[in-house]
Amino acid sequence: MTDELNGALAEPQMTKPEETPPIGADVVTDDVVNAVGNSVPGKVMSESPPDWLKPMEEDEDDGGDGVKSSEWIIMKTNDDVPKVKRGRGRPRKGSHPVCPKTERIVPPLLGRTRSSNASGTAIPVPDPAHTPEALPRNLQSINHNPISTSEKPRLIPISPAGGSSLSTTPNTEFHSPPRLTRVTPLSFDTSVTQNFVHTPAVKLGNVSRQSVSFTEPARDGTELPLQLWLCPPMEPISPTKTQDMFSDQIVSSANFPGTTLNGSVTLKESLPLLSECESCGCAFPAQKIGDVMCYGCRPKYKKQSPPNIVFRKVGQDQWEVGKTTKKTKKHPRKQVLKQRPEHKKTVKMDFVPDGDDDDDDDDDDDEVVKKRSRRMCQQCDACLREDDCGTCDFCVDKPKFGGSNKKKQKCRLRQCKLQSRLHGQKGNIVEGKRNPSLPRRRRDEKPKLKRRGRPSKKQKPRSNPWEDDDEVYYKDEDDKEDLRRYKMNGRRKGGKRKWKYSFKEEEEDVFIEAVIEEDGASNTEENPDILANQRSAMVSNEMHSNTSGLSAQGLYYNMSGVPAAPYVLGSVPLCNSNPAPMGQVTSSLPMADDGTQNGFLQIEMVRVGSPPSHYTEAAQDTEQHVSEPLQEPTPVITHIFSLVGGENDRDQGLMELFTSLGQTVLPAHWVGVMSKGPILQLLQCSKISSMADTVVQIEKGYFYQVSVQNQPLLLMHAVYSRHPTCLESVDEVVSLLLDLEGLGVCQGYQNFHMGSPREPRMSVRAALCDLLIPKDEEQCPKCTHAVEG
DNA sequence: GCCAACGTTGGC
DNA sequence: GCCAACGTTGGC
Repeated sequence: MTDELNGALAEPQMTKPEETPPIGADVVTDDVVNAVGNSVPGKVMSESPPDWLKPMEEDEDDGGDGVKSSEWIIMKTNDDVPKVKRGRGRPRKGSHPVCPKTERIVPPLLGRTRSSNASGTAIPVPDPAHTPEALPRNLQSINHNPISTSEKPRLIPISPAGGSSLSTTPNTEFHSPPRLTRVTPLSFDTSVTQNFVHTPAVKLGNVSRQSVSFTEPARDGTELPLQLWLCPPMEPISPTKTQDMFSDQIVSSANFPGTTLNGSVTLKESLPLLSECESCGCAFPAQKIGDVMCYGCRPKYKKQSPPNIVFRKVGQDQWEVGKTTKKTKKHPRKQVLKQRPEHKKTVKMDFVPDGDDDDDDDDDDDEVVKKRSRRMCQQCDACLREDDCGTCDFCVDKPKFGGSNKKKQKCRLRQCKLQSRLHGQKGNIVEGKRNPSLPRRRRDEKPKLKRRGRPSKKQKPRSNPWEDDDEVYYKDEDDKEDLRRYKMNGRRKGGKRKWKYSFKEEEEDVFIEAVIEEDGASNTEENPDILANQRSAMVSNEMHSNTSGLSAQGLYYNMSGVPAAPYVLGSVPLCNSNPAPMGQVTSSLPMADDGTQNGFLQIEMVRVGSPPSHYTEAAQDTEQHVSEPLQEPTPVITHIFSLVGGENDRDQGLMELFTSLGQTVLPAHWVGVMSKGPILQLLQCSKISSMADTVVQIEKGYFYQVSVQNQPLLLMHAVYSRHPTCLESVDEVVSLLLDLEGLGVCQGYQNFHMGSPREPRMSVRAALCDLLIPKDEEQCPKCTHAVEG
C-alpha cells in the first residue's frame, strides 16, 4: 500500500495528461493505435472492472465473540487478596475487555482468521455504541463468511511478470486493503452520526463511481452536495466541537488521545487526552476525568470475570491449579497466569506484587507485566483490529502470507497508534516518565549469555527501510523507479525533512498517515513540548485498487507539492477502501504563500458532516499540529497545505487566478491545486461525482486542458467549444466546471475478444472515445460503434 | 536514532 | 509444535 502511495508521490512534477502514464490497478491498456496523434495517447484506457467482476464480499467470521475470561485473570497476592491483572503475552484476538470486538476485518481471500471463539467465562459487556446496531450504516455487506475464514491463508498473488502491483490484474483486487468492518471504539454522538449521512463515503461507499450518474447532486436524500456547495472553500468542514474539546486540558469523553487542531502544540496538547499514569509514569489515554492510571496499571474490578480458578500457592511466586505447576523457563518471576483447562492445568501468575509485597523486584515485575502490552493501548482502533491487512510489509513478511517471517512484526494496521505516537515523542519525555512501550535496556542489566536480536553479520546494504517494501511491492522497474523518485521526495538524504508513513484506518477508510519530520530549522522543535516536527497527513488508502487516475493523481498533486514546491492548497480527500478514485471533498483552502511558513506542511483532516472550522488563523500558525482526530470516526478528508516556497514556479497570473478561486465557492468538490509547471489544476475530488476522474489543468496563459482518467479530452470535444480557449477568470472556470458536472464518463465497451473466457472481461474504449458524454448516456458514439463493429 | 533481523515468549 | 509478535540487538 505504501509503495503505491510512494509511486503516486514519486511523480516529480506535474505532467501533461498525455505524458502521464495510466496509473491504476483497474486499468487495462489496449494497444489501439490512436489516429489523432499527439493529442491522444496511443493507449485507450478502460474502465474499472464492473462490479460483477469484483471479488465477493470479504469474509468475516461471526465476530460475536467477546472477551475471554482468561484475559483477565485472578491475581493473588501474599495478602491473599485476589486481584485482577491483565494477562501477559500476545494479546489474544477478541479479548479486549473494554471494547469487545464487534467486527473484524478480513482481507479478501487473504485473511486467515484465527479462531477467536475460545471459550471464556467472562461475559463481554458490549458498549451499545459499539454494537453493529449502533452503526449508522449497514453492516450486511461486511459480514463475513465464517466458512471462508477458516481456510488456510492464501498466498498473496504476486504480480505477474512484467506487471507491477499497480498494474491491472484481477488478482490485484485481492490486494485491496480490507474494508473496515470494525466498529469504531469511539463513542458515537448521535448528532454526529447523523451527520455522517452527508458522507458519501459512508452512504455510497460501494457504489461504483462509474455507475452512479447523478442528475442532481443529492439523489440519496442527503443534502450533501448542496451543503458542500454552500460551504465555502475557505471554511473546511472541521469539527469545531473537537477543537473546543481540545481547547483546554480537560479530558472529556473520548476514549482516545485525540489530536488537536489547535495551533499551539505542547506535548499534552498534541495528545490532549493523555494523562500521566501515577503508577508507572507513562502517558496513557485517559478515558474520563479522574483516570490516573494507565490501562495496564488500572485495576479492572468492574471488568473482572467471576473467579473460576482455585489457586494454591506452591512456591514463592508459583500458584497452582490442579496437579502440575509449570515453571517458566527464562523468567521465573515473570509469570503469567495461563489458563489452559483442557489439557494443562498449569497456572502461571502474572504476578504483580502490591505495595506490601516483600519482593524487592517489584519494579521488574511491573515492567515485565506490562511488557507484552506495552505496544498496545488497547483502545485505539489499531489495537482493536483483529485481522491482518495482508498487504503491509509486515503482513507480507508473515509466513501465512507467503513471507519469510524475517520481520516478525504485527500488521501495521494493527500496531497501536498511540504507542506509535508516543514513540515519536520519546525524545520529549523525560527519563523516568517515558513511555513504557519503549523498552530500554538498563544500564546495569547484565548481558545475557545468548545474544538476542540481529546477529552480528554483514547485511546486504540497505539504503533505507523502504527498500524492503520496494522488493515487496514493486516488481518491475517502472514501479521501482517511481519508488526511487518517491524516496527522493520522501526522505531526503540531506535529512532536512523526512516522511514517515503509517497506516491508519477508521471506519471504511484506510489511510496512510504521512508524518513529516523536520530535522532542524524549526524553532518549535526547541520547545520539547512542541511536536512541531510531526505533521500528519492523512493521505490515502486504496493502495492496491488504485484507480486509473485521480486517486494517484490526487496524491501526486498533493504530496508532490511538499518537497518540491508547488502551492498545494485545498483539500483533497483521498479515497476510502472502496474502489473509487477519491474520497469526498468538502472544501478547499487556498492560502496565501507565506514565506514565514517556509518549509512547513500543514494538514488537516476534515470530516464530512462536521461543522466548519475557521481556518484563517490556524493557517498562520506554523505550530499547528494536525493529525488524525481519533476521537471521531469516519475521517474522510484531509487538508494538505504546503507552505514550501516555490519562487521558480510562480506565475503571477495563475497565482492570482488560484487565489481568486480559493476565495470563490467552486462547484461542489472541486478543488484548486497549484502545482509545478506552474499548473493550476482543478480536481473533482468527490468519488461519487461523475467527474471524479476529471482534472482541469490551467497553464500559463490560462490555456486549459481537461483530462479524464489521465487521458486528455480531445480538443474536438464539444466542451472546448462551449468555453473560451483561455480560462482567465473565476467565472469562466466555474462555468467550465459546471458544464463538466453535467457530463459523465464514457463507460466504454466490453471487449469480448480479449483474453481467455476465464479472464475478467474489461471495458475498453474506442480510440477516439469522447470520454465525457452526457450523463444520461453510457457510451460515446465511438464506443458504441466499436461494439457494433 | 532508526530499523531490519531474529531470539524468545506466550497462546493455542 | 506451531504461530504471533514482543523485545532486543547491531548495522547503518
